Amino acid sequence: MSSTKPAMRDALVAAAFQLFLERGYEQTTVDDIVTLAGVGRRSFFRYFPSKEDVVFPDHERCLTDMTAFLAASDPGCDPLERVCEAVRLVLRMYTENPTFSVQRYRLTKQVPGLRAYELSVVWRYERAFAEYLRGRLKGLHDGTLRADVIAAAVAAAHNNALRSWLRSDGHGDAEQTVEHALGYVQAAFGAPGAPSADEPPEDVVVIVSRRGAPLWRVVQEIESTLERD
Amino acid sequence: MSSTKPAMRDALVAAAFQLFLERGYEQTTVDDIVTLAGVGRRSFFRYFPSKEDVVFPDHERCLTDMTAFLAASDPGCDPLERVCEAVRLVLRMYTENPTFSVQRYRLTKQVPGLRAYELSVVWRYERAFAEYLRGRLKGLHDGTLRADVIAAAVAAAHNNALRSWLRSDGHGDAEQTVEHALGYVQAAFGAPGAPSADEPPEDVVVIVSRRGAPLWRVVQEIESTLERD
DNA sequence: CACCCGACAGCACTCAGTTCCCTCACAGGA
DNA sequence: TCCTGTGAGGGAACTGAGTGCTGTCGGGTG
Repeated sequence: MSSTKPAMRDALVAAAFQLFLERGYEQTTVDDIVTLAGVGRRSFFRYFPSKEDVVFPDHERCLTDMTAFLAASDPGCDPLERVCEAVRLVLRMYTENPTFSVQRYRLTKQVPGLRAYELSVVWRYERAFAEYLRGRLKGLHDGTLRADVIAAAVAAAHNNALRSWLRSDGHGDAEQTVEHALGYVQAAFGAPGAPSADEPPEDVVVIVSRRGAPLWRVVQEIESTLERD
Repeated sequence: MSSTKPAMRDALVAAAFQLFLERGYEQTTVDDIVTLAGVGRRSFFRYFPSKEDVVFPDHERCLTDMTAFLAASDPGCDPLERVCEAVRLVLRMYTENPTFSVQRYRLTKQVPGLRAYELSVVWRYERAFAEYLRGRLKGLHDGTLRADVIAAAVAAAHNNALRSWLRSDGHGDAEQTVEHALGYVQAAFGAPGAPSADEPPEDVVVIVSRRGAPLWRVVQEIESTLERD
């Protein structure tokens, strides 16, 4: 559709990263980039609204893809599982270009301005999760609270796994690491939005006996009980 | 100690907010602020490293207070509860000046640059939580993952409650709202770092029977079982 | 052919943030 | 009293990001 010929855009990204890597982000001016790319200064800002945007050239597309993915969800599906699927979409963007992702990771790690920019990007993903969950959990007790907390937890799990993969320079199994992290979140928050009318409650019997034990002990015990399956 | 006479600093904050409120953040230049405050331009940047910092004049102090609070924790306490205590500290900073907090909320809501700045501030709080939890959960299975996810969940719960209080223009009970939100998080994540050797496991008996039911149904049932107490 | 339109170059401008240097007040010490 | 150090503030000049505007070229369409 709109991906006809962004040749100039790619050239700008390449020139920018070449300079960022060899002399640092803050030591590189936009004029440096455009002279290396052989284009006019004004053209840079046609393709990237700010100098920071050239570091994250694919996030805008990924964000729209992800919101579209969530909007196209089957209304009967498990909402938490659906959000986890969306996270896997984001992960794929990183794993498609391991070297590029690792280079960018090293840059953002040491430039505070880029870290702030990355935060705002992650926040937009998280908001997309939360908006979707709010729609699915509407009407439930504490629906928006649950949506916000679960969205934050999913994003945090993804970031934790992603960062450990990036620290390994793109070696290691990113998919498996993220899967494990998501598993932890899914264990913590059951599937709070699924309709309960479909399955009769007789399918599940829970007996909990606590004699003065604090709540965290009960939860710990339930965890280990469930892990036996 | 260091809070001797920041008279000029306060004057700058007052002048800045007066202009921000009457003509907007982006329509106000730093020169406008310093001429209204009757000081030199250079003095502004002596007190605030950037124009955005004048909008959040107390966060830096609050952040150091909070990290000190966490560092001074009793090593035997429940780590999740301790982080919740730290969150209450942050909340207090907002509730101490309701009108100021509400004005700032309205500003940050409509200025993208300020939203990004606020994100980086919230992120630093979240990192403080996560660092503390990482220390407490060290050695446990998935310690850092749990720490990151729980920190994100606590921050999200706090933000959810805080925002709903701010939207009510400072009416409504902020403490109670946050308490409720934190209760949800504490229910979701037991107390994963507490030593289990102190209490004999006989205090808790858990029996879960599931006949083909999906995991989220089991968790739902456990939730309602525990809520009966 | 005239016309338009989209991509690009380039210039000039605003404003945030920094560097450097100046003034002034105030302290202490000979 | 004079000298001097010091620290807070004032202010000019500079860098660099981002914007607005104008001009230009090429390629379609009537």
